[in-house]
Amino acid sequence: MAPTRTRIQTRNRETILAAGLTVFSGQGFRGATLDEIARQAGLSKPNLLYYFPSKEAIYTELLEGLLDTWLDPLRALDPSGPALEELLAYVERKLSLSRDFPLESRLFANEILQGAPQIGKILSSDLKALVDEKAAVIKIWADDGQIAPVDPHHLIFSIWSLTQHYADFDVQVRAVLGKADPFPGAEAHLEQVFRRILTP
Amino acid sequence: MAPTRTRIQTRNRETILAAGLTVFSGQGFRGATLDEIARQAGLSKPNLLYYFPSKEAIYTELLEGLLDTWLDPLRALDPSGPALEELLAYVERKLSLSRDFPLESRLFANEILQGAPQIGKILSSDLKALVDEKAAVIKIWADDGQIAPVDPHHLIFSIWSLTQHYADFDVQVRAVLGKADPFPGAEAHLEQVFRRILTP
DNA sequence: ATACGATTTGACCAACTGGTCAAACCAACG
DNA sequence: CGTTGGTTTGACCAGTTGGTCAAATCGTAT
Repeated sequence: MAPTRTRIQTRNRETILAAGLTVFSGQGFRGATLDEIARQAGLSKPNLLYYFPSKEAIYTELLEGLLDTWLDPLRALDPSGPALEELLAYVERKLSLSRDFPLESRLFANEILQGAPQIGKILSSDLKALVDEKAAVIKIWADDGQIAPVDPHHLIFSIWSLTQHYADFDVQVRAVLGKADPFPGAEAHLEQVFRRILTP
Repeated sequence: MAPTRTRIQTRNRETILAAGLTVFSGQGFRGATLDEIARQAGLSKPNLLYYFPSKEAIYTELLEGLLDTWLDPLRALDPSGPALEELLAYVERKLSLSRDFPLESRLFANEILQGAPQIGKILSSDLKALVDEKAAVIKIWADDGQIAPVDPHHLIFSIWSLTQHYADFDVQVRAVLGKADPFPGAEAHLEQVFRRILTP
C-alpha cells in the first residue's frame, strides 16, 4: 500500500519535486546539485534528504511520474476513430504538452540525450510495446486507404520530433524568430504539414 | 595571426577535443569533468590544462568549431537551383550530419537545451541572419508556385527537428525499433514526407 | 501543559571539483 | 656531449559535492 503522508510531507515533497524539475531540466542529472535544488525549494539541504533518500531518488521519481503523462496522448489514439482526425488530434495534444510543460519536455530530452541511464529499460519494454501497438493501427489505416501510405514507426517519430522541438529547442526557435511566442505559428504549420503528409 | 604549433601540440589538442566531445556530448558542460576528459584522452589532468587554459575553453572551442560545419548545409541552399530538389538535398545533407556526427549533434542539443549560455548571442545574430536570408529564398519559391505554400521559418525548423531527431534521440529510436540501424528507413521516410509537404 | 512523534537544522565528513606549481623529463640542435 | 625549450607529472589547494547525524524545534492529541 502507498505510504501514509502528513499534509506537510505532501506539500514539501511537491515543492522539492518542482524545484528538482527546474534544476534537472536545465542542467541534466550530473550537472544539477542538491544545494541548488534546496535553494529553489526554499529548504535546507538536510531537509531535502529527510523527504528523499538521495539526489537520484528525486530524479527518478520525476521521470517516472512524467512518463505516463507524456505517453497519454499516444494511448488516446483511437483505432475506431476517423484516421486523419485522430492523428491530427494526437499532434495537437503533443504540441500542447510542449507548450504547457516545457520543463518536463526538456527533462525527458536531457535523459534521452545522455543515453537514458534511468529509463532505458522502460523505453525498450513499455514504450516499444505501446508504439508497436499504435503503429499497427496506423498501418491498418494506411492499408485501408484512410491515410496516405507511410512508415508508421517513422511517422510517430516525426510527430514526437516536430512537436517536442518547440519545447526542447525553445531558445533557438526564439532567437531565430525574434521574441514572439512561436506556438501559434507552430500549430498552424504542423497542422498543414501533417495534412499534406497524411491526406491520401 | 594563428599561433604556431608543434606537431605534439597539434596532435594533443586534437586528442583532447575528441575526448571533450565524447564527454561533453554525453553529460553537458556542468556534468562533464576534467578528470573524465583526461582519462578519455589518455593524458594527465595538468597536461590537459597545459594545452587549454580551462574546461570552458575546451567546450567553447568545440562549439565554435562545430557551428560552421553545422550551418554549411543551409548555406549551400542555392536560390537559383530547382526549389524542390534544393530543399530535398538540404534535408539529405542535414540527415547525413546526424548519421556521421551524432556526438556533435548531441553536443549542440545539450547546449541549446541548457539555454545556450555560450552560443546564445551567435544564435540571435549570425544564425538568425542566415535563416532569415534563406527563409526569404523559400518564400520566393513558394510565391512562384515552385513549391506548395508554407511558412519558411517553420519549414526550416521542421527540417532541423526531423533530421536531428535521429542523432539526438538515438537511444529512444533504437529502443523502439529494436536494434536495427534506423537511418535507411529514416532517409526514405523523410524524402517521402518532404515531397508531400512541398510538392505544389 | 505536556508528551510524543514529525520536522528542521548546524556542524560535519569523505570524495570530488577545477585549477596551480615547481620539479622532472625529453627531444633536438649546436 | 650539453643546453635549451617544449612537455609531462606528482603533490597540492580551496571550494563544492552528496550525504550523515545528533540535537533542537514544532505541531497536536490528549
